[in-house]
Parts: sequence; C-alpha cells; structure tokens
Amino acid sequence: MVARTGRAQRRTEALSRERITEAAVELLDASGEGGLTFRALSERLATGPGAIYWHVANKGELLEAATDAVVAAALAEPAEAAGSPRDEIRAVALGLFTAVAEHPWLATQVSLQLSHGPTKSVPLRIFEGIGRHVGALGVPEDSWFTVASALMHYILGSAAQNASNARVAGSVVDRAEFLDEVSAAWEKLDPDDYPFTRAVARQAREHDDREQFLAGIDLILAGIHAR
Amino acid sequence: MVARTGRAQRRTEALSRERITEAAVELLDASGEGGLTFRALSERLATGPGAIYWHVANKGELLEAATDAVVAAALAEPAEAAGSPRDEIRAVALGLFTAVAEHPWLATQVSLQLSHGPTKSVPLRIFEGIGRHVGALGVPEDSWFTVASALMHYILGSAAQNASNARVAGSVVDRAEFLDEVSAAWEKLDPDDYPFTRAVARQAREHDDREQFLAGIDLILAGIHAR
DNA sequence: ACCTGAACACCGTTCAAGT
DNA sequence: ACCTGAACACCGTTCAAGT
Repeated sequence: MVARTGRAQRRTEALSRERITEAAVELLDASGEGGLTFRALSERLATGPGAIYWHVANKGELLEAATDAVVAAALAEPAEAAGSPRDEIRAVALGLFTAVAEHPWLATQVSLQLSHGPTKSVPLRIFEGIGRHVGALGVPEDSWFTVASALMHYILGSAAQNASNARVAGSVVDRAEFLDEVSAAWEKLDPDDYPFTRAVARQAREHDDREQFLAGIDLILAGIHAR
Repeated sequence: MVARTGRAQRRTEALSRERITEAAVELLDASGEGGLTFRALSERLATGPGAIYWHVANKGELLEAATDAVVAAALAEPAEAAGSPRDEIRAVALGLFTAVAEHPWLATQVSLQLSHGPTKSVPLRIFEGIGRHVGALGVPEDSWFTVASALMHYILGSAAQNASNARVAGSVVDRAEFLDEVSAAWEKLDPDDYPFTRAVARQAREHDDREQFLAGIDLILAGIHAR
C-alpha cells in the first residue's frame, strides 16, 4: 500500500508563485488554516514539499501571499459609474465583508498582518482602498487619517465576527436557527454580569448582518459631519 | 549531556488550571504564540506534557484561557468615582488598547475568538464591558447593538494595529525612529496606486497613538448624536 | 484523582542529488 | 534554474503505568 496513487495527475504547467498561491487559497477555503500544509499542497500540485520552497520562503510568506491575493481581488471592483464617495465606501466595505464571509480564515490572517506593521501589503491595500474615497468626502485633511482608520478597523472587526455566521449559515433556515441559538445563549447569561448583552439579545435575533454592518458604517460617516 | 537540569526546581504547589494559564501567559509574553508549547510549558511547571491535559483539553482551550484571563484583567478597572458614560467608554477602550500593547499576541487571539462565534467568553466580555456604558449614553435602545458593535470593532482593530508599534518601541527615541521609517516607507509607495496613503504619510509621522485612537472613539460617539 | 514520560503521527524546513 | 524526496528537529496528543 505504498501510495504511488498520491499525486493525482502528472503536472503539466510549471510551478509558479501564482499557481502555488491559488492552490493554497483552495486548501484554506476547503479546510481552514489547519488544512494548509506543505504536504497537502505539494500533493495537490503534483510535486514534492521541497519544490515549493523554491518559490516561497516559508509558510508565513505563503499565508501572506494567499491573503494578499484574496484581498486584492475583493478590492478590484469594476468601479463602474462612480457613485458618491459614500456609496463608494459602502461598496468597498461590502466587498471586504463578503470576502471574509467566503474565506473565513481571512479574518485572522488580516489581523495578523495588521499586528505585524503598517507596511505590510494587505493593511496598506485596505487602508488605501477606503482612504481614497475619504478624501473625496469633503473632510478636512487633518481628519483623513482618523476617519480612514476608524472605517478600516470597524470593517475588519465586523467581518471577523461575521465569519462565524458564514461557517454555519448555508441556507436561510440554518441562518435563522443560528441566530435563535445565539439569542437564546445570550438570554441565559447571568443577569448581574451581562445585563447589556441580555438586553440586546432580541435585537441580535432580528438583525440582518449586512444591514447591521452598513448601519455601523453610516454611524461613523455621520460622526464626520457632526464635528 | 542528558538534561536532567531541565526542570528548574521541584514543584511545590499542585498543578491547576490557574497556574497553567498564568504560565502560558508568561510564555506568550516572552516569545509570542510560537513560544507556547506543551513542552516548554511543562518544563516551566516542573512536570510532564501529559499532566497539562488533565486540566486543559487541548492547545486551543489553553490559548482561549490565556486570552480570557488577560482580557478579564484589562476590563476589571477599579471603576472608582464613576465618570460620564463617555469617560467610562474611553477608559474601557484605553484599558483594552493597553492590554494589547503589553501582550501583542492578544490581537490575533481575540480576532480568532471573534470569528469563532458570539458566544465565546472573550468577545462577550468586551461587548458587555462597552455596551454597559452605551446604555447610559442616552442612545435610543434600537441603536445599542450597532453602537456597541462599532465601538468594539474599532477598538480591537486599532489595538491590533498598535501591537506592532509596541513590539518595536521600547523608548521614545525608538518610537520616533519607527514612525519615521513607516512614514518614509509610505512616501516611497507608487503615486498611482497609493495616492491617499502617501498623502497622509506626514500625519502618520506626527501622530500620537493614544490621541489618534481616542479621536476615533470620539468620532464614533459624535455619530450617535448626529442622527 | 492526578501525574509521568515514552511513543505516535504529523508538521515545517533543509539539502544532497538529480535534470 | 528548477525539482525531488528522504531526513531532521520539533510539535500536539495519547495512554499504559504509576502514586
């Protein structure tokens, strides 16, 4: 039973950073961060583990490349008929929100890169993607940094929290059941320790993710003009 | 050279979940997530790897317990002479911000828990800690959920981004040098791809982390009253 | 009930050898 | 220049055996 069956088919194309990254994303989507190993990856690419190291320095770089590819795709919206800055920002926000819903591993990876410094390509891409439209919003220039940061952090946090819903919610029914469970769990919390969470448990049951998400964006945008 | 020197001293206290969690936090602080292994942990506790499994189910649970302990401590402020809701929120925010600065591994762990569902204790603690004061803010009840979420996500995102600064900045001089480097890196970006980031590069150099952070909180709070 | 420590399966990474 | 695949060091986890 020596598995010569291992590699599915003879490789036709040469290996490349792009092909490797693509396969890594597929593996991550299929089974999360634990599913991405050099062995699984090399089998999928019909090669040996060592070959990958010719194109990628290590696992961290691989994860970074996979994250970067997905984020770049999410931000590369058609950008058709440019709407108002507000609409543009909502579009960017929803694009990222959707990307995390489709790739739940993304949330942790972006947070990791964020905590590795503001010169990493992923945080930069996102910051620029949002900031570009903040400039057009008519905000005084010395608020640009604050506004773009607030929007970026809110978007990434909400997306992370939503990633869990996405894991469960295949259908609308599952979705409703899931919300019921969360709501019920919240209502069972200790009244002394969690009065607030209990109080909003009903809202949690009724809320629509995207609507809720966009309401937060609007809240932040409203803050700009209030000052 | 068989290392019977391994365990530093005979254990005096019995093992417990608390002692294990405490040692885990120390290891994480000293060398990040990579530094937390069952072998290193058991050596520090003067026991064998297997012993830990009597108190903790697996590594995930260990990480969860460590995160929970640190977050709980950060939220357990003296709560002396209660200030305005606004001040209370700023205090909670700064407490979390500081905790992440002191424990850079915290950012990724909280994000991980966030993406594992809204019934995990860490997200719940934070949500409640903030929400409690949102209720006192005079906001209509149907905005509570949105406002508390927006604040929580902004806080966690900012803290994550700041974790990287913390890793570098021992002294004020290091800090200034670091900001100069970031700013310089941003100014070297492609003008076509990163016009916005380049435009705020100067602001990045001059900004004060905490001030910037609190400005974002104020922005969100301002949004509430603008509606 | 709690601890010990060897053993197992698996992982990231390296590297001499091939083409 | 690029790929192969065995080998190394290390890790999470299990479990028979002890107290």
